[in-house]
Amino acid sequence: MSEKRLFHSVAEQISDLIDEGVFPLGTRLPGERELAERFGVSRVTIREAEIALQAVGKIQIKTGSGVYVSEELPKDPGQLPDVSAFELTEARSMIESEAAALAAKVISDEALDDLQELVSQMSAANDDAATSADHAFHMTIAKASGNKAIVHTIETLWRMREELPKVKKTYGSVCEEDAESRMREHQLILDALKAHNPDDARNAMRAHFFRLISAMLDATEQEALREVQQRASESRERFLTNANLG
Amino acid sequence: MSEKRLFHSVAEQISDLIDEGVFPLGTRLPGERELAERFGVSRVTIREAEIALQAVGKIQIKTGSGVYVSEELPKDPGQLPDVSAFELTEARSMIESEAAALAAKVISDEALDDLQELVSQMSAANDDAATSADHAFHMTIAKASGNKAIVHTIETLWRMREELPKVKKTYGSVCEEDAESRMREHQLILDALKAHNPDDARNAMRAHFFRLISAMLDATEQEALREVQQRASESRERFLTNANLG
DNA sequence: TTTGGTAATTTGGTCGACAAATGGAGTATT
DNA sequence: AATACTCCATTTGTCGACCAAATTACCAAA
Repeated sequence: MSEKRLFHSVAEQISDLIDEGVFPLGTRLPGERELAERFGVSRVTIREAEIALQAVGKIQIKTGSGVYVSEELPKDPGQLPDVSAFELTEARSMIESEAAALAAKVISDEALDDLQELVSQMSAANDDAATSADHAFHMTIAKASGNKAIVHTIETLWRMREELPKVKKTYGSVCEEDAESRMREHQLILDALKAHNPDDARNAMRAHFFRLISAMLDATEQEALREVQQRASESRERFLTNANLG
Repeated sequence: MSEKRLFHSVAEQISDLIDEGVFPLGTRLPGERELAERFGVSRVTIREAEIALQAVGKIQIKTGSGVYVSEELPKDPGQLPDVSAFELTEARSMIESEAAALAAKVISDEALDDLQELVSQMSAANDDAATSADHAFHMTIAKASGNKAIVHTIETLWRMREELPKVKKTYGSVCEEDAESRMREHQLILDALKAHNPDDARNAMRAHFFRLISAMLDATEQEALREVQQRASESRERFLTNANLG
């Protein structure tokens, strides 16, 4: 547990003191010499720790004045929030349905061909390959919307699906057994896109997520069920009605 | 242009050398003493620069062995894409309208009071304060949706509005002259939320962005107009129809 | 050929000193 | 009395020298 570098240990201790409120936000913390004496290290080490802390945005160093605790703790921009699989799917249903409607109007023939190929790949026995094709399918539609803000948003939502352990687990338990229905739904979405029909595309996408949430609500393991038990009643009603066909 | 801290300058130079390929990826770069001599600074400064570079993930320091250039350059997940103000507003219209519809069903009285207070603040002469209230207004609605994925998404979209120079400029040129209409639109949104009417809330939010896009299309300066001229015809038709009332 | 230890190299840390910048106290001026 | 200026104590910034710890390479002995 011991940090290899001394300043790492010092930086962690200072960071803890800030979190504990010993060094309140916005205040000036003791000078290098006092901190050096308190931690039993040299001034250089203190400054190295402060540099590392500043790189994270936790403190601000003002030459000749002192170092100050940042007002608001840095909300790491790349940090993903702790969302549940249900929240994520609700958001995806909202956003990707509209993205599909947008894409239906302007999607190119090349993109349509790519999507058809991806739907074929989803029937592959390999589960990873199917998930990969799923990812590519949704991202292709997002790109076809022609809106980079939407693309970035859907990319971030997909990162939540893949990088948040709980969400990944929930999705994994649902997807594996519904391979054929998933492929059929994607084909329906693709058909609507081929027809350049925005409303059909939106509804097909909503239906896709509707089934996904239904499957999640049914298939989620006991502990996950208990975890959302207090929210289950209103959640079920709410998510289903929201994701349902217009 | 000179960095306040010496190690900042050194870190930037080293970073540039890495990007230029002088220090190829994965290789070990010269020792502290040699770098110190080459840049004309002390070893401490070199170490501080390396610590800062390591905090960004660009290099890796191995005690007793040397410092090595990281294999793959870190793809900053918090990096914002280069979106236009029109794309951003289209995405916001899509997402925030649905968020408002969600919020209308479950928003609390406390949140409604906060929103009313924020609408009042928008009439303040101070333009910064009005923008700040605008931000708080939209984020309060996002939070009222009860979906952390949606909150995160709208937060990110707002970051684009404030951190992308072009977008910030376009928004700034539109907002300043439409203070009263902006306040009126926000009041309409709030009224729909108070009535707990999802459809009205969605339509009021869409109308808000509809006017915003209209104002942007009209008020954008000559050069910006020329910049999007080739896309203007289809853009105008497309954005207006998409953002228009259902 | 393998193994073990030793030496050279490199980073890690400390100390003392001095330079530069900041902020406030004190003073002079109006 | 209010204001502007100067001076100085405090704090961070940088440096060089010295020693410690870790890694690596080399070389000799079994």
